[in-house]
Amino acid sequence: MLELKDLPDAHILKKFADRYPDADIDRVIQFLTFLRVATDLSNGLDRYLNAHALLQGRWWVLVLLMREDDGCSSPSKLAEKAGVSRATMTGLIDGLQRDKLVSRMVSPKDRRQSLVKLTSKGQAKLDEVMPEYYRRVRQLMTALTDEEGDMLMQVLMKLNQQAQVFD
Amino acid sequence: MLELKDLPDAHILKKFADRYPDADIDRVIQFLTFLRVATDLSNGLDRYLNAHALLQGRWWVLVLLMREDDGCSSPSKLAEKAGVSRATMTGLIDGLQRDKLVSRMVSPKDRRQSLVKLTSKGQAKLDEVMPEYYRRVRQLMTALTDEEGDMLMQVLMKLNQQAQVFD
DNA sequence: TGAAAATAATTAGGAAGCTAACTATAATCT
DNA sequence: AGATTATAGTTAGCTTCCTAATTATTTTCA
Repeated sequence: MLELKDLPDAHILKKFADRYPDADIDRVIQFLTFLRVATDLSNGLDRYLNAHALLQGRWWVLVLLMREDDGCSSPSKLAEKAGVSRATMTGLIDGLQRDKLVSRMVSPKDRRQSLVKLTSKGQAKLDEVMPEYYRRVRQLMTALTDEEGDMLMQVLMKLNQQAQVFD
Repeated sequence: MLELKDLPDAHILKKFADRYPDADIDRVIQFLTFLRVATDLSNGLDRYLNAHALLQGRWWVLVLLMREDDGCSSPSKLAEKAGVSRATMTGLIDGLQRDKLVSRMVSPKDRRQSLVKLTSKGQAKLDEVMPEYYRRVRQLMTALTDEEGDMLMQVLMKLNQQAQVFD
């Protein structure tokens, strides 16, 4: 995703506004800043996870498995819940299996299906990563007042409803 | 980045809160929702750009070049401004050059340096993509009132100041 | 001046994402 | 029951991102 280290200055903005009269500068800056801040936070999370030999994709699979009462799910369901393609999920599970954080077996009920299970080593990895993750998220988000937090959620919901503008 | 199609329900939250007492549920949900909405918008932007044979990385290089008065820059500067590694920038420029949207030559002043130039075909690509991009960003962001837009920027700046929490 | 250090770009190798095509199995529908 | 259709997972091949190592050039400084 974009990082957008530098947003444009007035001279550049004029150049673009002259050529592209539909540009609404304030709103473009809001949009780009939103993406930039989110990307920076996402990269920060990845840096933290990477210090524990994880990245967001792999970590999230472990979290999704821990949510299940029996620690089991199928690649399709995991892909759906994580919002990635099934092909991508195959790769994530391959890596996690290599590191022995999950195990894979054929479902006895439907032999097309796999069952992916969180191993004790996988649970241990979460126990290593999650407490500090939660502390850091708390530290991050307490920069906002309660009112700001509420307003942020409201704004996020509004933007989410517009998610199809690019289709 | 995460897509997080489904946020956890009360039963799951309790399981996590019991095991990880540092979890602050409301703030975690704010954080994850923020990342999710940003990812959805980013993917939307990519879908739009992809219909024009671009993606964010390649598109942003073209925008950065158009910002320059002579349409020229070097891979290092582009990497710095786009927030990607120089190795990544090499790959992006390779692809753009293959599609004849930019040209590359050795700098006469410093023979270590390349000069990357926006071609007329590259400018034409921007003229094809940018007007509709601006219209869609306007449509997206006008879902927010002016007050909400201001507040969003304020919140984004606060979060940005916390960007090092994960280090 | 000539060796050492710094800088610019690339290459190599890897992770994580995608779509499209393929295989195996299950379900459906004459 | 048997042919068709649908589903689950994987593979192949691509893009975009990374770090580390390499090459070429320039700068520094002893």
